[in-house]
Amino acid sequence: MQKHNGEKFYITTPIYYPSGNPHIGHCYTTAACDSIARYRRMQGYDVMFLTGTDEHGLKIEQKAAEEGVTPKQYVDGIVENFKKLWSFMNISYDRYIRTTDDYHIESVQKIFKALYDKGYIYKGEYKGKYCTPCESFWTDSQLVDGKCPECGREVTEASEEAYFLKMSPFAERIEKLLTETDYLQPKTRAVELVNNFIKPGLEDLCVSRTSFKWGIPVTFDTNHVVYVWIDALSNYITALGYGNSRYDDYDKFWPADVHMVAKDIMRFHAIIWPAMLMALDIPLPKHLAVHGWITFNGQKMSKSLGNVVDPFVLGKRYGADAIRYHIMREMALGADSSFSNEIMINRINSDLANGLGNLVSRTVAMVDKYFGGTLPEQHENDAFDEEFILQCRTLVDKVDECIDQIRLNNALAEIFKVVSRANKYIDETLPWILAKDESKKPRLAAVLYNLLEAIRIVSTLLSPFMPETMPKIWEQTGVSAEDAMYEKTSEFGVLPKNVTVHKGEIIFPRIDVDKEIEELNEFIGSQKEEEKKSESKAEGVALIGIDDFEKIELTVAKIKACEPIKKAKKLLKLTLDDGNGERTVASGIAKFYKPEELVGKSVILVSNLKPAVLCGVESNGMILAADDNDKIKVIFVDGIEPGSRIR
RNA sequence: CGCGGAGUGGAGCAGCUAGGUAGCUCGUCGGGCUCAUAACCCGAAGGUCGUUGGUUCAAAUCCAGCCUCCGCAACCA
Repeated sequence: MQKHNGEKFYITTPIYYPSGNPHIGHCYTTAACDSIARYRRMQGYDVMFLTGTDEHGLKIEQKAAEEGVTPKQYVDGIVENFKKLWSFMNISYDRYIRTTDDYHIESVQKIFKALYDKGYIYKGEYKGKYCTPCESFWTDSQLVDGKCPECGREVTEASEEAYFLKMSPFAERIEKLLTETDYLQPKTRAVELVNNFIKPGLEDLCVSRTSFKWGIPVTFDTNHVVYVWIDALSNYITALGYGNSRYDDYDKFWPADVHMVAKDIMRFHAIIWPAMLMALDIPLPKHLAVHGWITFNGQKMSKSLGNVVDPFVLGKRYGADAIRYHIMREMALGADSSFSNEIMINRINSDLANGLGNLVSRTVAMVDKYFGGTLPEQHENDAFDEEFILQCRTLVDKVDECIDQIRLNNALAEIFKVVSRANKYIDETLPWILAKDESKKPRLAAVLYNLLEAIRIVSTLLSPFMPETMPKIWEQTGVSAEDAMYEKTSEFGVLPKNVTVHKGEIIFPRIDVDKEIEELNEFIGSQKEEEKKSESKAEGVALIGIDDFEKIELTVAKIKACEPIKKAKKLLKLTLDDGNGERTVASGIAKFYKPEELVGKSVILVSNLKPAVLCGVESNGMILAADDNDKIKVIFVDGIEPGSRIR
C-alpha cells in the first residue's frame, strides 16, 4: 500500500474511428483504461484520462455522403453514441478529444509547420507510376513486370505532390526503444516490428493528401490536407494544450504514462508516434500497452459474421459492471481473449454471483439473523484468524503490483482468491454452530466482523473495476465512505465493532445459462437479419438495367488443371478450357478446395473481366462462387459444354 | 527457405528467461454442511506437457529437425 498524493498519471485510449457505432472491442480498451485510471485516483494520483474520436479521412467522407449528410453531421451522430456508451459503462474520462475540435486543428497545423520548418517534412513527389484507369499510384516495388498490379496495363510516369515525414533519422533510436526499453508491453512483439519494418529500412511517411478534402488543411499549401498520422496521433499532446491555448496542462501531464492500444494499431504507436515525437524533440511516452482482440468462439469478431455483441444489450441484461468484470478478467496483455456468451455468463455466475455476491449475502444474513443486524461490542478473537487476516491485509500490495504491470486479469484473480478464502473461512469457523451456544456469541461476533472486514477490503479494491456495484455492497455491509478508502485496505479492524448491516437486494443475480444463451442467440439472429435487410435496401438502390447485365459475359469453362500458388495462402491457379482455348484464372478458394478435386469440373466464368496479376500470376477472368464468409462454394455446372453462354 | 507467435488432463490457461514431485479456473464424479443466490467447503478421476532425435544423472522447461494452428507483410478478380 503506497499513497501517491499529487503525483501525476496520464493514460489514454486510442481515439476511435467513428465510421460505425462502438462495439465491445472499444469497450475492452476503454474499460481497462478506466479501471486503471480509477485505481490510480484511489491511490492519490492526479489523473488525466483521455479518450476521443479520430474524425477525419476519406472513409468518413464517403459514409457521410452515403447518408446524405455532411461529414461533421455524420460524426456528431456517432460521437453521441460513443459518449452514451461510455456513460452507460461508467467511463470516467477526464477529457474527450475530437479531432474536429478547433484547438486540435490549430495545434496540428502548427505541428505540421514546425516539422516542415525543421526539415523533417518535405514536399515530395509521390513518385511514380500512375495507372489512369485504376486511378492509383504504385511504387516500383509494387509493379509487376513494370505494369499495374491491378489491371496489368501500362502505367505512366506521373507524380502527385505530397508531403513526407522523414523516418530514417529515427530508425536506430526506435529500434533501441523497442528492444532495449520497456516501452512496448508485451515486449515479445518488438522482434516482429523490427524485422518487418525497421530492418528493411524505414520508408518516409506520406503525411498529406490531395485526393480528399475532409481533413485539416495544411496552412502553407491549401491543396493538401493532413493525412491521418499527424492528425490522429498528436491528439495525445494537443488534448493537453500542446500548440493551443485551450488547455494548459501539457507540462504537468506529458509524457504519458500509458497509451493503451489494440494490436492492430500497435505499429503506428510503436514506430510512427515515437518518430514524430523525436522529430518534435518531445519526450517519449513511458509505456505502450498492447492487448489482443476479443475473439468470438475463436473467430475474429466481425459484423458480417453476425457475432458482434452489442455492449448495450449485454449491459442491460447483466449490468455494466458484470461486462466490465468479464472483459478485464479475460484480458491478458498481448494475447487475444475469447469471448462467448457462455464463457461470460459462466464467469459472472461463478465469480460474481456464487463467489462475491453470495459471500456478501450470507454474511449479512448471519449478522441479521444472529444479532438483529448489529454486532455486539464484545468480540472474542482467536489465533486461528491470523492467517486469514494477514491474507486480507497483504492483498493490496499484490494488486498494486499487478496494476503497475497493467495485468488487470491478474489483479482480479488475486482479489478473488481472497473472496474464496473468505467463503472457506465460514466453513472453517462454523458460525451456525456457534450461534446455538449463547456463550459463544462473542466468538461469533468476531467471525462475522472478520468477514465484513474482508468484504470491505475486497470491495474497496474492486471498486475501480466495478464502480457501480461496490457501493451497493458497502451499503449492505455497513461500510461508510470513509472506511472504503484505499489507505485503509492494509488495515484490519477499521469498521466499528458494533457495525450495523442492511440486508438488501441480491448484488449479482445468478443467470440461467441455457435460457440466456437461447435468448441471446435469438437476439443476435434477429439483429443479423435486420442488418441484412438494411444492407440489401441500401444496395437495392443501385438497380441495373438488362443492358448493364449484358456487359458481363458469363460462360461455362472446364477446369483442365489446378495448382496452388506459392506465396499465396488463399489462391489457386486454375487452367480453364473456355471453349476457345485455355486461359489462366486465379481464385481465392484455396482454403475450401483441394486442387485435385476441382480438375474436370465445369464452372461459371466471367470471361470478359479485365486481366489482373495476383501474386505473380496473371488472372484472366474469375469464376463464380457463393460466399457467406464462413465458407465458399464454387458453382458447378457439370455436363455443359465449355463456351456455353450463361444468362 | 518472407517475419513472428502458439501447440500442457473435456474446455480455457499458468509453468518454460535461472532444467529435478505437472499447477490454476470451469466442467465431471463422490462426500460434507445448511448461514447463503440449487450457493459454500472437502475429496477423486482425468495429461507419456504436438512429434522425432540430441545434450544431461535428470527436460514441459535447453538444442536441432518435422507436423499442425494463428497473426503480420504482398494476395481473397
